[in-house]
Amino acid sequence: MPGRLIANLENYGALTPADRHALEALPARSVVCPAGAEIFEEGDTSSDCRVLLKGQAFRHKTLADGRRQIMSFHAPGDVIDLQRVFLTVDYAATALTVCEVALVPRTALTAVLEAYPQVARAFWSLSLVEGAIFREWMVGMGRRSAQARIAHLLCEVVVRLAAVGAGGNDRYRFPVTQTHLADALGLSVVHTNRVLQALRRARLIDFRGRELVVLDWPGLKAAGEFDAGYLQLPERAA
Amino acid sequence: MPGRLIANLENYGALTPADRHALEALPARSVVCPAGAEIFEEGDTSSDCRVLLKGQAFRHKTLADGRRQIMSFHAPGDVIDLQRVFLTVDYAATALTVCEVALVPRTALTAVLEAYPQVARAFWSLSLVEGAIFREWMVGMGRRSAQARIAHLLCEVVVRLAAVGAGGNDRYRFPVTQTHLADALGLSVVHTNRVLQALRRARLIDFRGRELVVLDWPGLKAAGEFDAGYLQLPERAA
DNA sequence: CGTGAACTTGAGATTTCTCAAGCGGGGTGG
DNA sequence: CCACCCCGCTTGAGAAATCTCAAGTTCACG
Repeated sequence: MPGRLIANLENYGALTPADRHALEALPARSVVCPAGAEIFEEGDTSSDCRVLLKGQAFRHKTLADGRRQIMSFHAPGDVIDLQRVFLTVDYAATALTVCEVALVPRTALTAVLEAYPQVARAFWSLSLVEGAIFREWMVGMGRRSAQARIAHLLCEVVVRLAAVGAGGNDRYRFPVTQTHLADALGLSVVHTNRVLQALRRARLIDFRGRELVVLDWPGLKAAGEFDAGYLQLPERAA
Repeated sequence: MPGRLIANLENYGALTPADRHALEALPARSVVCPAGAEIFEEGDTSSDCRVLLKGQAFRHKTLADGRRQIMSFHAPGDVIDLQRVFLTVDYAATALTVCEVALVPRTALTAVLEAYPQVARAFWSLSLVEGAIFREWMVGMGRRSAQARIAHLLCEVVVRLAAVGAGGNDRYRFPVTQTHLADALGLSVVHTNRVLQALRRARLIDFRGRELVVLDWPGLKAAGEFDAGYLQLPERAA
């Protein structure tokens, strides 16, 4: 179990060498998932938890008529089905890029969680922060304009990618289509496209291909009414 | 620390008598909060976790210009600031009715969590289910019509109130105004009002005063595309 | 009996959606 | 090596859902 997850966990509480060792000793089978493929589907009952080692992915639910809601984007070091530690998942996950995913048996994980309270605390904090992110998305979808919503999401992505070192210098690899953004924000693709153009014209961002370039960080934050507090990350500016 | 919380926890994993005893022995100061008053505000840094003993409450965030997003409604037995176990809260909580709230010092709680793994598991499951509910609300706000959203919320409320025995026989005490509903669903009060009327005219519900009456449960579920699975409650029909 | 909060109604304004079509680049088969 | 095709992006334009503003109504409560 590699460094990215451990670094991620350490954002929410110091770990001792013993804690770290226990994590590194976790049995894990590594699997590669091609870009665009489902990592697991909505009805999945696997008993392994999945940690994203390399690549980017997202979680989503699909309604009967095909409408889709994306609920999170993930970077290396993220556990994409924390819920599986104790419950069953109610969502699917799909790879945005080629992904390397570690499968950790639930039993091995719970054993470590019981023996190492600081590790349990860190994992639990992970799921609490996930909840905080969901709440912030709810505020966006419920009460913010399309423009503020998009700007806010881009801010969040930037901060999170920066935190795992997947970008920097105002350039971030974020290989989503406008359809993905629309499905994450509860908008139509057409409208997403037009708002994105507005943000480009306002010289806040440039977002073509698979790369997001931040042209005016303060401006983008203001447009999205963004305050990174809810991410509970240690101060790292951005 | 009373039965409602314990019953709530036991939905997500059996507890031993020792577990229960440890919970009952938790030190807690009980506080009464008048209807309409804030239980805690957004910037609150208290180190006590709050368990709702009696009454109903909700959590919310408020934007700079006063727009409000409600993120959950709570019944007796709910922990309304689980996040506080390890982090700081990013939301406020307000009482809908007179509420009795237990304040449990974080340190006492974490001590129990470390000593009783099943208790930790149950609390953690509580926060995972909270996340599942948030995701379902996101689906609603992002991809469902106003009518489906309202119907879905009412279904959820009914199931959760039934689970804590706060109602039954298709009548549930749910003392919110249409403004509360609007703020929970990301709608305007006017539109909420009209859709509610449509649901009444369709003979799915009756919702006047502080009481929700379900006239046609299958119809309401269908209108809200509701499937209680995400609540992870033990089968109890409804 | 007065008052205020909550609910209701009407009507025009906006945002956002849907449908429909054209454009452009990269990948692929001939 | 090139033409074709598909996916993703873009544009236009009318339609729908939802919002805002503004009043009026009702009802519980003092």
